[in-house]
Amino acid sequence: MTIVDTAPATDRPDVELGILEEFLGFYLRLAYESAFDDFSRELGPDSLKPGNFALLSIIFENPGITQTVLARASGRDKSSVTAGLRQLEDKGLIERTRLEDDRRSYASRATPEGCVVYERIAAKARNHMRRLDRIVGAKRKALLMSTLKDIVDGLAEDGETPAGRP
Amino acid sequence: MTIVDTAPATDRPDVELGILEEFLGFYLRLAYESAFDDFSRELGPDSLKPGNFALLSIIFENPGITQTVLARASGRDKSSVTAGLRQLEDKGLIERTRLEDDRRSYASRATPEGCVVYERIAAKARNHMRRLDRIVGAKRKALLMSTLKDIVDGLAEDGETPAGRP
DNA sequence: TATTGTTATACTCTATAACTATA
DNA sequence: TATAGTTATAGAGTATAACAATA
Repeated sequence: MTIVDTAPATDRPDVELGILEEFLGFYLRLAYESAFDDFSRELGPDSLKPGNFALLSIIFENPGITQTVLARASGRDKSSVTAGLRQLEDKGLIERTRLEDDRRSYASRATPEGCVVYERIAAKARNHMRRLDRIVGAKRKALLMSTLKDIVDGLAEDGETPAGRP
Repeated sequence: MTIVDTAPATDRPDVELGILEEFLGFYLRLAYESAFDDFSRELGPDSLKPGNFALLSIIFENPGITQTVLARASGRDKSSVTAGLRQLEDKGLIERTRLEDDRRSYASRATPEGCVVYERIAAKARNHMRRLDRIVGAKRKALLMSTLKDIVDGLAEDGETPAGRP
């Protein structure tokens, strides 16, 4: 991303934003991109992409997780997860084993190297988070997180409702 | 987008998210996508894309705006703006005229039809916003907006700082 | 029949770099 | 030399649909 000749739309009183001014999605997009870029810079060019870091993080925390569950947890389609896992596997960070009791499924686990890499990246993630915390502050952050979660749940399509929920 | 077999990651106590749990960017992404999808659904398949709606909105509010300024205001590169404007022009919603005093620049304006279409879409945008307001509430929304703006400004790269600012 | 994961494919959104025409 | 806008191109990130293996 890394735009060079644009500016935060946030700070241009000379341009009238109209309805956009109170359009949450617009600022959600800008904030998401800012956070994404900042984290990408922190990770560096040869590291994991943020999306794959999310996968590795969930696998690390849930050894043996299957891909369908992983897709749900990460908010991605299973086909996208397949692609991400391949990349993690190619780097030797995870390994997959077939489940004996259901041979359609694969259990994903972080390899020893994957754990090391994960910890290293998690440290960078914490740098990124500290930067955000300094901007947002603890109180606002908690409120922000819960508000974002409410938006995700509140706007969910019917089809997006998980199987096990009313 | 419109994922069918995933669920809000927000509501899965059975999956441990680890560091992701407090990772703002992760929820920023989910919330952004939810809002984007909701607005896209509201607009319908043959209407404008959210990104082009943002352009039209800014043009509508700032008749005669040039593309470089538009790029800054919308947070996009000028090449992306060029593509978006072409689509709006092809639909007859905007028109561009060369500036007499600087013949490198073009002034963009909404056509009469563009104004009509804009108002129609703006009404849909308000439906979308009402839905969000119902979820978030007025108080939290104000706080959310200002927090998002602070994130955008606070994380801005040096290169992203607008020319006219310290 | 239904589900897990894979594949092939395509789409959206966006930026970079090189270019032109003006300044 | 510098700037406004265009073009060609590429890349990230993602989904859909059809499919094979398994349940």
